[in-house]
Amino acid sequence: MACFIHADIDAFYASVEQLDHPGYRGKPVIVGGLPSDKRSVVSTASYEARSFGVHSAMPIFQAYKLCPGGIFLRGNMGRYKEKSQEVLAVFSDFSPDVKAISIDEAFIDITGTERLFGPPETLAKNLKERVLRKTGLVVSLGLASNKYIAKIASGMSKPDGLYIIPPGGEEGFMRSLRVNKIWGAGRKSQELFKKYGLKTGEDIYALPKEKLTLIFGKAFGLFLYRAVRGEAAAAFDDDRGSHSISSERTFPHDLYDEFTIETVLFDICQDLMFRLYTNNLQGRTIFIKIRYDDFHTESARETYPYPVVSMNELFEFLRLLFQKKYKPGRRVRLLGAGLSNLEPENHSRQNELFEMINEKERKLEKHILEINTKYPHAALKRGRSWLIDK
DNA sequence: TCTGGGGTCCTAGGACCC
DNA sequence: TCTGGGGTCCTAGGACCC
Repeated sequence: MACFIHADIDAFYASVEQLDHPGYRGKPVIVGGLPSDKRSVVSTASYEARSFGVHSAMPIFQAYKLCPGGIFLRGNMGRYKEKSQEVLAVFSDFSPDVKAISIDEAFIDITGTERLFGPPETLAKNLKERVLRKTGLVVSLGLASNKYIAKIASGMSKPDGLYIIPPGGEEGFMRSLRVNKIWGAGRKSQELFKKYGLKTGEDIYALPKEKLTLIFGKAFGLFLYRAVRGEAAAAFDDDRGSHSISSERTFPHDLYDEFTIETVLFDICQDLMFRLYTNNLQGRTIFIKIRYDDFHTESARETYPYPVVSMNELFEFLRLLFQKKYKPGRRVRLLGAGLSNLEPENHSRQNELFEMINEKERKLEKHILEINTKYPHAALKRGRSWLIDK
């Protein structure tokens, strides 16, 4: 019988800060931005902060109103990644099959580890204990025969939770579940649950497949139909590589000057190209995203027969796309761009001469991007002319 | 003073081909 | 003369996740 653990670090970013700064312990810590950062939102709130009503995705100004005495921090991703690795390393002591699904969550396949580590419950308790001892962090665990249910289970008794669905109990668990606990059903779906008077898994169970797909759409309707029957959702099962990369900026104040906006676009381009290079990827589809001051958001994309080959090209293509989409004079609060249709580098079918010229350009760019990334204040970053004028 | 950033997947409609 | 059906690729927008 398969057995999976879903592990979730409690209030991850805030917990790391409290670990690193003893003075923060026992106090409301809010990671995401300073009170003066007008357009930031909360990434993580410590449980002390949550008792004031502060939660993830809440605008910082609102969190500040609820909890003016809180410790507000912008956060330190590098440090969080480091701690994440430490925790994953402990997971690996218990199973060779550990899959991180985000910086603070992982699935651990403990199928067939009974002889080594004892029954699942014993393993789980030992794992929690060892994570705490070795990293100082608290994890909540869910155990079940499939990943989807383990994922829901880990959220059932947070913080410091351990929730086990015994084999055979999957359907019963899902049918008794309140709909707000269904993973994959967000705000819009919750509205639909309410509209149709669906309060628990049992209510969904009672509906025929056709009715569900009518209400929720084909894919999600079918997903729900299977989920409440305790069947494993395919959502976590495939090993999906990277399909797209993107970068976006929300400005402290709306922008409407095209040159200024395009300078930001250039900066985003450097970001994207650097990440493409360091991961040895190429992309055939480029896209931009514009959010106006009224929050109305538009996007545009374009697919080319060959991958974008250089920073120069990427910027020119993105700029054209931007000019095609942008309504001059309108105030822009966010600009984003990215690439999809990604593939490993050098899979393009260009002729050799072109490839050679290209290689030179790419090498130069790689160096420049490296310098700009290592030393963000270096002179190279100041002007965007070094590429445009070439 | 509203509403981050980095992703994935789904839908609906259009173009195009056989 | 009043128009099929399937497959694939593409675009724009939206839901959802952490």
